[in-house]
Amino acid sequence: MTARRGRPPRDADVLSRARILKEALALVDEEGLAAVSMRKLARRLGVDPMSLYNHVDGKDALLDGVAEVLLAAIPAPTPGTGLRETMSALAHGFRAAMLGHPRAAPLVLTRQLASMTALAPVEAVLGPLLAAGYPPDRAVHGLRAVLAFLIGTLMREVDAAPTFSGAGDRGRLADLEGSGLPAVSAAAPYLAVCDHEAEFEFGLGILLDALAP
Amino acid sequence: MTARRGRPPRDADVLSRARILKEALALVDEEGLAAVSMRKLARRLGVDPMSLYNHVDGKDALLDGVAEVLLAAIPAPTPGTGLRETMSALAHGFRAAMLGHPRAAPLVLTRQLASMTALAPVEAVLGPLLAAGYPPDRAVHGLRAVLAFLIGTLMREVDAAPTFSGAGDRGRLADLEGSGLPAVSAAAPYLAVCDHEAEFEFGLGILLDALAP
DNA sequence: CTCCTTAAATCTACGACGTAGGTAATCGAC
DNA sequence: GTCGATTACCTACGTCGTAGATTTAAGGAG
Repeated sequence: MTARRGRPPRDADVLSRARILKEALALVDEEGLAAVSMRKLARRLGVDPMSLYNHVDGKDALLDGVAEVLLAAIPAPTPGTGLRETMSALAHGFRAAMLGHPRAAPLVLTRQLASMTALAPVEAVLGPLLAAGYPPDRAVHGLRAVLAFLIGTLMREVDAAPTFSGAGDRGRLADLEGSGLPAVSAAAPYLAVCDHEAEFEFGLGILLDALAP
Repeated sequence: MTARRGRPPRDADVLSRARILKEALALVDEEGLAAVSMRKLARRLGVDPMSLYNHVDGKDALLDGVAEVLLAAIPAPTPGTGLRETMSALAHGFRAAMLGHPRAAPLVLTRQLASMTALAPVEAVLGPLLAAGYPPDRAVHGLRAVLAFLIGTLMREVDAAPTFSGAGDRGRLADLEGSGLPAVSAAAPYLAVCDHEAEFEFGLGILLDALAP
């Protein structure tokens, strides 16, 4: 193989992949996913739109990159703790990372990333499961069940409508009570609101009870 | 209030909301979500793009409508059967409806629909849960836990990459084994492939065991 | 019948988008 | 010096969603 030749990246270069991804995440946080465009991102960076293409492969690849940045924010669990604690800590870490950037979270939740970035948490869960004597196939199943629950929970939590505090809920409550469906009407107060935190703990508890009692 | 006057919709009209939604779903099925545009949809219907706006409120509302069409395809469970059977049937019905239109499924999974269409399945689950003595708050929690799992599972299953049969899996397997992470390497054969059917049953079983033993 | 109201379908046009293709400047390796 | 690689810029093309104005046709009211 030949050595790398030609002009290497310089410190003086205006752009870098990292700077682009960071600014893209900020843009998503401020204006939402739908508002992201290569041109607007370039404007924020003080740069020609086409310059971005020297560092990312296109808009889709850019968003993949942002998703990886988000994933990398999940803290590694402290080793040596018990199985249940490890899984719980990772689940909470994942959720916290997504809730830290609610408008960007769908990037992680809607793509399946082939990236290696995602493997560290997998290792952190799989290790204790295998050590506890789980056969690998069931360990993988359990891991994926928790992951599916995490993704589904965050999905409902995250691209939530603007929710004009209260007004939305009250209208919703009235709709539910007037639906003509008996059970829906009876449970309307609980259907109208959503304590995501409590529901996350409830579902996670069920899954962890089954997997790591 | 004055009675409705003027020209009502006619049978002879070229377009109707139903026809638009049906063709939109077909378009998504054939070309994927990213390929949907008002102009292309109008072309398929033999109509001017702007004519669509007489029947739908815009592109986003159009896609909401397609999502509702998909939701409406979930069969109602036969009443009178047990709690677990009801919940299981609904979960399988939901999954089957989404897998019947995999490229359109994200429309349902990524929006929270305020539509009443979604309430019928809720009633079907909530009724037996309340009848079984569940307090309404726990019934709602349980319902939502299963829904989150459903959404998460389908999310991973549905916008799956094209998957060039085998080649992708083999490359992925090699990547996993060479990752340097011991547990990942050990479970690589199970991480590389994904029997979605089996994993769905596994996770659903755990949740139903906890909710409707 | 003639008017009036209304909805359906069309036409034109605007600004924004992703990005292909080409050019000039700047560096390291030879 | 020359060469190749990399960055940043510029222009331009085709496509997009949809605002706005216009035309057409179908009732109901008189």
